[in-house]
Amino acid sequence: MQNLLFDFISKYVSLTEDEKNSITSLDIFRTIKKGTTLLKEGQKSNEGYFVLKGCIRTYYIIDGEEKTTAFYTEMEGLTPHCVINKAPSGYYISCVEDTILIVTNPDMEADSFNKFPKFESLCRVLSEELLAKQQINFDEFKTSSPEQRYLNLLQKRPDLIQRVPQHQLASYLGIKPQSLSRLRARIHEKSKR
Amino acid sequence: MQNLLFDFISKYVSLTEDEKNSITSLDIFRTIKKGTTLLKEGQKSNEGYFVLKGCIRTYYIIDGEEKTTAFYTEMEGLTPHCVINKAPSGYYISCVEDTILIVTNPDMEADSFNKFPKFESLCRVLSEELLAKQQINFDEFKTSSPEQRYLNLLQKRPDLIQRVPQHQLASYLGIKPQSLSRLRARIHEKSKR
DNA sequence: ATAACTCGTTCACTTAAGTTAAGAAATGAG
DNA sequence: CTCATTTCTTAACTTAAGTGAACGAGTTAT
Repeated sequence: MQNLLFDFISKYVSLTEDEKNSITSLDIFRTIKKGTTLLKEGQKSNEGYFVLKGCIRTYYIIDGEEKTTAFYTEMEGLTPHCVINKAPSGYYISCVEDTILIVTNPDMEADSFNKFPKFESLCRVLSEELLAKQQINFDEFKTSSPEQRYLNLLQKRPDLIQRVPQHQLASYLGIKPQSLSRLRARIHEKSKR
Repeated sequence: MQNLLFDFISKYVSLTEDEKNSITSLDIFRTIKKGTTLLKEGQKSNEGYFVLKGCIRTYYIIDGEEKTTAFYTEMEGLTPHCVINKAPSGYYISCVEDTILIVTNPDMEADSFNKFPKFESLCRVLSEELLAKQQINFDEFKTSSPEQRYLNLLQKRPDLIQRVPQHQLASYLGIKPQSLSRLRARIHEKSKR
């Protein structure tokens, strides 16, 4: 199971056996059942998550409605805002599927950054990369219509459309479930003609 | 001038005189005239930017139309996507006002990370913080209407509405300039009643 | 087996954004 | 200062998303 992780890391830096053992000994792998809530609005937490297998989502509840804003699947991770700024969380995190996670916390990170400065380098590179990718994502969202965003998603993360309920996808696309239904019907209609 | 920078950095780590001198000696401060283009679509570049004073923006040209997707003002920085993934840029960067910038490049960064590991720590913390903030921003964008987004901007970055042309603000809000005009008129109408 | 719920779709209607065009106001160049 | 250009606003019309309601299919609980 940790091989998934080491394969991923090896794209960025090479690890010694010592370093690998150090990671394994941390005992940070968790298996979580579909539907489990990892974090609730208003809670404080110190946990960061990295998905090895499965899918988790972040969502808000606004006027009684769930608004899903992000999905994290294989080899994607998040450190919730509430961990960074030590304030109550503004959103929920829960498992879309049965999921295998790495769960981290800042103290643990600090320790391993101390022991292996290479880890901190890795984390810097990863988060800078993620930041740039995230910005492009946001740019695409801003510069396109809901229909274009849906077609774009179909290209870039076709798996999501299969593994995630429509109404969660809708808010992820910034629209209502009814609009997503209609938009899909519209696209289907076009492709027939 | 560098005091602006050192004040900012001191919120995160304390620097020795040695470290400060090392930064100053890099000669990375640049003064740029309003309207200057720093990066064009299709170009490759190694430059990262950090704004000490003034304002820069990123924009795309899609179907002949400028789409502004981000503004960076005092104490904000960006490393363009093209620097991270060594590919031609998808967007332009230019100065909205006369601007004082710090211009960096990866080699320089690597050198100073070597000399002062503290810098790499600082950069990791900053980019993780930025990533979380950026995510919240995106979440707010997705979960609100253009009108709400405008009102939100009015709260959070009122300066932008003053210092930036309307049509650039419009695409930043994900709408057309005409829609922004209308939306503003609508809000003004409401507040009168 | 049935009732209660959730989920996706459809419909009619409302509201707001996109589009096209025109003109006023502000800015910049010669 | 004047002309040209850019920027902002307004208006009429089109298109698509929001809203509220209803329905059937699938799921869960009793």
